[in-house]
Amino acid sequence: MVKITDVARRAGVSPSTVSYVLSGKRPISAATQRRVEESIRELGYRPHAGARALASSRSNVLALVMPLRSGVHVPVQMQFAGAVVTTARRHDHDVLLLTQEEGEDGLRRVADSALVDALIVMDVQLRDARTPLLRSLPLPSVLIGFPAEADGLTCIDLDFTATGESCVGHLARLGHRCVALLGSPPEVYARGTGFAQRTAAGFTAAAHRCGISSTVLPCEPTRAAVQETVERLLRDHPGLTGVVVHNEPALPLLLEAFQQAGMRIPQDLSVVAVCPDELAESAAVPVTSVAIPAEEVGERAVELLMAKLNGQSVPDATLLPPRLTQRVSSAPRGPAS
Amino acid sequence: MVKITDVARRAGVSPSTVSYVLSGKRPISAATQRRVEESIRELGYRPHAGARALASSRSNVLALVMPLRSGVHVPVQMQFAGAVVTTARRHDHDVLLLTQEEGEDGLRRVADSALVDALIVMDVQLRDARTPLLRSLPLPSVLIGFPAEADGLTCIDLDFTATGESCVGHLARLGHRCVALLGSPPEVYARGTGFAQRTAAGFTAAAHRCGISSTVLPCEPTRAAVQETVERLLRDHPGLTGVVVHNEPALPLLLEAFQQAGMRIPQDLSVVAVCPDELAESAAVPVTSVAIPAEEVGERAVELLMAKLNGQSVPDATLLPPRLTQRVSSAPRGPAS
DNA sequence: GCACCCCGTCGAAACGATTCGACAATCTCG
DNA sequence: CGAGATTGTCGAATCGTTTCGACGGGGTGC
Repeated sequence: MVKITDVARRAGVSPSTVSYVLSGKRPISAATQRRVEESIRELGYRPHAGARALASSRSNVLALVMPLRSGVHVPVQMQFAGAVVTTARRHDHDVLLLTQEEGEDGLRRVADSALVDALIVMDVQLRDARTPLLRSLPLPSVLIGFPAEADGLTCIDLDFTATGESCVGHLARLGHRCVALLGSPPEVYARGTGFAQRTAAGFTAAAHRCGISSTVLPCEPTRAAVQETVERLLRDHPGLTGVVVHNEPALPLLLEAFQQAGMRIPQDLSVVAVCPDELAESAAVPVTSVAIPAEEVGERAVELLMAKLNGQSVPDATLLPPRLTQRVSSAPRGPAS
Repeated sequence: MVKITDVARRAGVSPSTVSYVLSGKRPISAATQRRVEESIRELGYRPHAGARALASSRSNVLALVMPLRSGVHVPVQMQFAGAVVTTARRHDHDVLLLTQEEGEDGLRRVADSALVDALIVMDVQLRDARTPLLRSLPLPSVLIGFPAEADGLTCIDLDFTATGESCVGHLARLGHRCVALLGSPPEVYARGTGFAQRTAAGFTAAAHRCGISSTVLPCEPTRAAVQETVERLLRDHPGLTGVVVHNEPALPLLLEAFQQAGMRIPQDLSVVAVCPDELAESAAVPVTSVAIPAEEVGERAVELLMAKLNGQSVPDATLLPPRLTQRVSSAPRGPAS
């Protein structure tokens, strides 16, 4: 194995000089720099990660805590992970993969053993047992999603309030005057990943502001429940011409149910969804949608961490603006009615 | 930060003794052991990963190289990654995530810098540029999938030959006498991840052995191509009563096309697929299938690596037996004909 | 031409573990 | 009962970097 002293000898300098060339922490003359870099290349030198970590108390590794077993969001998670790794590499860091199951002990373990310099925690719940720990750890961290008590923590996510508003705005601009939000099943609102409430709040506020009538309905993603929800919705709101769906698994079922109830999309009913682009594109009728910007979240999360590692201060909350992609499922309200 | 000398002092022993208690590499009296362990607990001591890596030249980290951007197989990859992390932890190792894109340089980097002790490489191609490098690296590695030249490499995957055989066997036992394999598009056979050929070989050999007639057809996963393939197949093989589908994206299209051609499943035609269980279950007609045993592959891959790290010798090739799950798409051939 | 400062480099001391040889004390066996 | 093997522990060297203080030499200001 080739080490720093080998490089130093060959370049005719001391090991510390080589180190300074590598880190740039002290000025080095151009000539020396060139000689050192040449030696490094010729010898194929790579600093020993362990030694480096020991001496500098920096491992240049980030931990990424992922829910590795769950179901629906998998491709989005993958995109996110990809963005994290890629961005981390751009900042000369690597990524250590931890599972949700390792829980608090896992976090403490990698932190105490100085295996990583910082943490990214995905899939944060409203009442997340890890938040007190994260606050007390000496390592910087970034959470994906917002817990109930977010103070003292750095969090990032799609701005769900703005998302709800944006969907209503889109429908309003198309001339719709009576809209509904079909959300997650009741238990999600209760257990709470928080984003459900925020979408609903944005939705309702925007509808109010635009002076259009609105309803919010939770919805189980089963064929029977969907059927019933749709029937009730159409019965109670005969003037309904637009719906926003924030419920991935129910989306295809809903489309089907509406069509069976005689509503053509988009002629009779405009549909906007909050879901991954993939799903929106591959639906029976391609659906106008707002996607979770997984890549951007991943990238920004890493950049927040890097800033924190460099001692810069960063905003507590980062809310990414929603981007609505128009597809065929939403159209101006027909002249009739 | 609490270090080994702190533990040693509190337990009234030397640092080396603490180390030996932790590693078990030398006999320690029961009494001392207890005292040391107690001190460790009381102080919350965790060995510094970098220091440990430096002194022992073992990082206790595995690299997992994943294709993080691709499309279809995502949930399977995730399962696999989950199994790798979980199993690695059981062996007191962590997992570093690398993307495919980092390529050979990435492998060399983590190897040379002693960041990791071993490598797991997913998504290996028939002609994979990384195989020569893996052969020459001093680190042990395990490949998921088989390259063309596998000698000197440790590989693991589903036994696709046996899979082809198993599908035919299932159909034969149900009384079918004329079957077809609908495989991947031609370019996949050419570019080659290898498994396509092996499935076809197993399929054909088994059909021959059972004395039943068989065809193999590649198949593009587009609506038009599927339509045409199905028509041709039914025209050329009027006695056909069973098909094996080894083409994930085409599966739903094929089911639809067969039914539109007047073949009821399973009354007129039995279908067996090679695809993730998820997909098989959620098809219009739940499909009898053989799945990639992602979890088992991940677990076994890690265990192979651990064995290699311990200096044990392991088999070059590990082929996991297929497990066929019967669903409603396959049934005994009707009494007619 | 002298004091002073800055630039570029060096040497040596950490960093926190593991490991190897040595050694005392206890056992074993003839 | 003594030589030799065994058991349990210690001290010191080592792993490969980074970092800090020091220091020589060339520039600047007066």
